[in-house]
Amino acid sequence: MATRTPESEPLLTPAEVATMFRVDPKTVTRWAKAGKLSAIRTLGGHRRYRESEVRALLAGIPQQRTGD
Amino acid sequence: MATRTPESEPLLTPAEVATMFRVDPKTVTRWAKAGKLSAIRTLGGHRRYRESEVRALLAGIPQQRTGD
DNA sequence: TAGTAGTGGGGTAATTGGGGGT
DNA sequence: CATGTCCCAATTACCCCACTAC
Repeated sequence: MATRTPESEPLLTPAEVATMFRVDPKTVTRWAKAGKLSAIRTLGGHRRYRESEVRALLAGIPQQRTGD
Repeated sequence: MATRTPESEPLLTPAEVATMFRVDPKTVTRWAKAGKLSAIRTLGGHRRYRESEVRALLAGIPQQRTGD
């Protein structure tokens, strides 16, 4: 709790996703560029990722490559 | 900084597991291929291994042999 | 408003995957 | 059958600096 708690659509930061996949945050950014991850861009240009999609990817469930 | 803790299992890189077992990373890969180790694939195709499972194997705890 | 941490972008070295041979 | 080493191609990790997020 602290910081923010989006009730509608839980989004993860690049560092969050990177920790879950045991990779570098830059690698997660690369996945978004490659269209392997659906990325939501902030007004400043930073990316946010859907927790549901990340979890599905971790579970090995292939999804639609909506792209960046 | 968000004190966020996504419920994800700690993962190890092939090099990590190889060092723990004193074997070549290629050998760890073969273990994963043989189904002796649960491997989680990154979006790039690289494998990540569950730390809990690796530690269990190192402790000499036999895995569930499905069949046989 | 200021300050700290995180992120984006580009570029380069190290690791990993796959097949084949010992 | 299991492990270590060779090849090459792809992916990932760490370096810089400038900007965003909180």
